[in-house]
Formats: sequence, C-alpha cells, structure tokens
Amino acid sequence: MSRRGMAARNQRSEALSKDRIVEAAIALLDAGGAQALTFRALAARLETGSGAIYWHVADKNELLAAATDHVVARVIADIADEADPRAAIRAVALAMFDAIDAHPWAGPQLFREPWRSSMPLIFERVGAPLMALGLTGRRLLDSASALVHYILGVAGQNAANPRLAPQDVDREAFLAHVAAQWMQLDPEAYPFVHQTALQMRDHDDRAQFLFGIDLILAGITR
Amino acid sequence: MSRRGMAARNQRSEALSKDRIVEAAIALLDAGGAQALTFRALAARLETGSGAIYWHVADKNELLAAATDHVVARVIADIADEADPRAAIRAVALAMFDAIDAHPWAGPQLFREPWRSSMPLIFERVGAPLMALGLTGRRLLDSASALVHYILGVAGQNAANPRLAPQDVDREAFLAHVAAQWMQLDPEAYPFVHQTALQMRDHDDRAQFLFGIDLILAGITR
DNA sequence: AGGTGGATTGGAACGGCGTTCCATTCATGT
DNA sequence: ACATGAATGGAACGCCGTTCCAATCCACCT
Repeated sequence: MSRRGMAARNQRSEALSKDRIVEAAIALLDAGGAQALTFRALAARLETGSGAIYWHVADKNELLAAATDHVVARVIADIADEADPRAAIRAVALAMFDAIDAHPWAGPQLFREPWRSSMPLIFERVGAPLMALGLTGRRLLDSASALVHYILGVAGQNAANPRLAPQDVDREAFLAHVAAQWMQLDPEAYPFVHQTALQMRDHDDRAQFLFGIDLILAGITR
Repeated sequence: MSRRGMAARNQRSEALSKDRIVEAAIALLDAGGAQALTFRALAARLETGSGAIYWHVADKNELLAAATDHVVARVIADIADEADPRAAIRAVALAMFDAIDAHPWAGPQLFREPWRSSMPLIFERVGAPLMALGLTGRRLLDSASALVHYILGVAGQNAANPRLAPQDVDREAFLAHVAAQWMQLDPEAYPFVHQTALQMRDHDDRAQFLFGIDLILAGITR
C-alpha cells in the first residue's frame, strides 16, 4: 500500500497484482464458464501458488465481483452517446444484453450482491435519460428500477441458456426441444403455452428483449 | 417402479421417497439458505446415509429443481381467480414475489435451468390473461415474455438482499448504508444516483415491483 | 414356510474445492 | 551488509458432491 510496496511490485518480474488476477479470472470464466474458475486453475495460469492470490484478493466472492465489475464497466463506458433519451436507454439495454451474452457467468453475479458491484453505473445510465424525459421523484426512481430489473432479468435468463454453437445449430435443436415439450402439455390446462410454443421456437432473443424495453418505455412516457 | 416396488416403499418404516427428501430439502433451505442444503445435512435429518438419497434423486441440481417446483407450484395453485385480466396478472406477479421473498433460495434456481422447472406454469398464468385482453401472435408471446422476465428479475434481485429481521431493523440499516454509498458518488458523474439515493432508502420493494408491472401493462394495453 | 433376487439402504471412500497456514524469498531503508 | 515487512507458493485442513459396495429388506415363487 505504501510507496515502497508499489515500487516493489513493479520491479519483481511478472509480479502479481489484482489487475492481473482479475484478467486471468475473466479469461478462465470466458473459456470454461463459472465452474472453470478455481484458485488452483488460476494459480496454474499465473504460475504461482493459490496462497499468493489471497494476498491480493479477499476470497472468491470478491474475485467474481471484480471480474463482473471489470466487464460491465468497460461495456458501459463504450456506449455511444445518444441525443434521444429513448435511444440512450435502448443503447444501454442492448449493451448489457450483449455483455452478458458474451460473458454468461456475469449474469448470476449481478444478482448475488447487487449493491456491491457496478450497479450504480447501470442505474445512472438508465436513470439519466429518464431525467431528460422530465421524470422526477418517486416515479423517476421506480421507472429506472423497473428498467434495470427487466434488463438484468432477461440477461440473467439468457445467461442460463446453453452456450450457442458457432452455427446456431445447438440453439435451434434446443429451442425445438423446449417447444416440443410445451406442445405436449394439455391444451385445456395450458392454452397459452400450447398455442405459443411454435412461435417460441423461432423467436429472436434480442428482438424480444428490445420489445420489452419499448413496452416499458411506452408505459413510462404515455 | 413396479407394483412391487411401490408396495415395498409403503411398508418399510419411514421409507425414503422423493417427496420426503424434497420436503426435508425445503426445510433445510428455508432454515439456512442455499448453503445449508448438503447431502450430509439432508442424510442426517432423514436419518439415513447420503448414498440412499441418490437412489431417489439424480443429483443436487435435480433436488434443487424439485424443491423450487414444489414451492412454485403450490403458490401458483393458491392464487385466487380474478375476472379482470389485469388483476389476474397482478395477482400472479405478487404471488411469485412473495414466494421468492419467503424462499430466497428459489430465485437463483429459476434462472439456472428455466426450461426444466415450473416455467410453463408461470408463463401460462401470465399469458392466459393477455389472451383475454385480445393479444395474439408475436405480440402475445413477447408481452408475456417481458412480464415473466421482469417478475423473475425483481424476484431474483430481492432474493439477493440480506434476510430481513422480524422488525425490519436490519433492512433499514442496510438500505441506509447503500443510500450513503450512493450519495458519496460524484454528483456530476452520477446525477441520477446521487439525486435518488434518499428515496431509495425509503422505498417499498413490493410497491416498486407493482409499479413496474403496471408500467408494462400500460405499455401492452395502450 | 422358506428361499431368492431385485429393490433399497447407509456408511466409507474419492477427488476436488475454497481457504488457511507458514516457511521462504524478495526489495528496500538504514 | 543487514534487518524488516511485503509478497510468494506449496502443503494441509475441512467440507462438498458423488460413487461404490457390502449389508439389509421384502414381494414373490415354489
């Protein structure tokens, strides 16, 4: 922590640091999912011992939170500025959707300890355009909250879906399987599910997600 | 599985069964959260060995899914019928909200393997009233999907919050702590968060949740 | 009534995990 | 040069999910 410590860290060859650890953790998570992040695998990749990692990181929770923050912060920062508030909200929503699609392990983490992680960043990017739309007070907070909950809800849900093959082959087979299951349900007890099963098979996650955003925006601004 | 097997199960004193196991699992989960459910604790409570449990349950995933299904199915079945479609949707939403508030461990599980669990049940209870509102086709499916995602998003988020003390004392201290953190952020970089931090401290989760439902309903029916 | 064999049990054992512990090494101020 | 605290890395601990298997049970057959 002192000047001394920081100087030492820079001169030891390939010294450990929280940044290097988080970077390696993200690489492991992206490559093999949540279960691929273990302190042993991490130590092997960093060519050190598991004990050394604990000098820089309190525990696995903190490591996962830091990895998620890292990913979310970068994605949020990369969002292009939009003049129209509605477009700005759509941009944030899509950015989060794509981020969790690319890093599915981050979805559950955003639920586990929401207050700790980059939640304020997300709330800000959703809430600021709502202020520009003229919302204030309780309605402002509640509307932002609805949008953020919806965004994270869809993102978390999608993260649970099996990983997509490059050719989308697995995805189609998977959706067909679920649709078949839904259609086997009793049409009298499950009229809605039975009827919409086919459309479910062909639906586009991204488009459906955006439809929901527009639904909420319509409710907010009507 | 044969007639023989079922008869045997009934006559062995306190014979194991998937139902008894799931019941005990729910008790453990409610008492100590997700981390309290271990096969050793389960075996101790059922006065048997961990190996015996595997005869009735494939693995921990299936056990968690069964426990979640059990809770969700009961809650869904208990919902009073509502004539007004909007009221029916609000009733389902509140039922799910309260269910996950009472059994926070079920929140993450509904995200992990959505297609396997009681998802069709939830979709049906949300989608049927939408059909009564005259929605059809893609708009019907996408609207139901938005509602379900929102409901589960909020529920999952709330499940992550620390358990409430009987007197709501811990909750207030917790919200005050988060609000204080939010207010410490730079007002120029975080105008929205900084401004709404105080209302966040006093907000009512349930009311905020219902506000979001009404927002989506307004978007759907306008 | 007694034996038989599949259904069921329960406890030991295995490998892997997060975490702790601690002897050792390193970079620096004196 | 040496002393000192920061940092390292590998062994060890306790717990987990899961597997394995000898022992037990019980519906059925003879």
